[in-house]
Amino acid sequence: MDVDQYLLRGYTSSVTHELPSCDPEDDLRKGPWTVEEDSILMEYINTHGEGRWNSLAGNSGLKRSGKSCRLRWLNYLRPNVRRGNITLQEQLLILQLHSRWGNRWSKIAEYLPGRTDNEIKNYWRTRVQKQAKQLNCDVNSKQFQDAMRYVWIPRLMERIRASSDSTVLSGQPTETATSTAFTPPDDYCLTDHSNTAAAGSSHYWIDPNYLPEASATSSGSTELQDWLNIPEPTSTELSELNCYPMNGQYYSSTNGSGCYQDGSEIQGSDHIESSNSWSTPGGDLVENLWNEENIWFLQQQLNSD
DNA sequence: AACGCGCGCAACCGCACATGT
DNA sequence: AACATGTGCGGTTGCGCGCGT
Repeated sequence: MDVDQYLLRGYTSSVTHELPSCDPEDDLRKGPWTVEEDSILMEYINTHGEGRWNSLAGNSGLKRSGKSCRLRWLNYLRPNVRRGNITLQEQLLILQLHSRWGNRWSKIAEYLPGRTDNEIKNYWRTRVQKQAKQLNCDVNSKQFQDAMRYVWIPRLMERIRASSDSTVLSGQPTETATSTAFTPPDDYCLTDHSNTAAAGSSHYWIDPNYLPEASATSSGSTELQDWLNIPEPTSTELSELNCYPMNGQYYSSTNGSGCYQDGSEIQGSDHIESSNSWSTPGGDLVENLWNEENIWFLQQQLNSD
């Protein structure tokens, strides 16, 4: 084992004083892959195909475990792997599918072509769990699930819609508007809002759990809510969240009118402006979904339980 | 400029299950 | 049936980078 290989055995200098053992597995490299290793792996797979990872690792000349080779191929080198810039639609799908399947990342990844289970898992941990932590609640708690259902997902849909609108108006395709090339679960529905005044050519797949019941399409819901296809929460759900509907959003209140952290009253237009500010065309698609106002807004709901 | 800190992500680990002998 | 080997999955780790001080 040469010095470089030995140093690659561990990421910290604290291990460099250890003597190499006679275990054959200690001859295996660990840590980041080099360009040379990548090209060796790709060339081998192009010639021999993927699979039989242990024999691949041995025959290719790579001093890597079969597992490591498989992981590198699936998560990085495989054709059509997409990394970074999780689109709004993908974010929406991840939230919906996770609420259905939980931490079954590979299952969720099936419906996001080009995305690996590892990337989705990382997205969940770094973005979603962080928000739960900021709200001081467990990501699996009913409170957080409700927050996702009634606030996060509707606002995500609104952003997708706004993004589609800007596409129609400008004629410039955006990442969001064109990211329809995924295969939804069998029971997912393709929404078509092209006949509404606001939507233009807007399509996206949606979990039927977020579609209104046939009876829920009655006169009770707002136009925006109809468009968003968000089911009216039951009165029980609303009382649990201690919130009430207004302008297609749900507002928390203990006295009939919400207020900001400084005590000033929340106006409906405040939230509409806030919503619009999220949909600025050309904005960072992977920006934090929640601004401070949203965090505070949700904390009010959770604290009132 | 130097330092510390937090975040994102690539990679590793342990376990469970499938398949082969 | 029992064991060995291969594969896949979810959880965890820690490096590298950017940012604030």
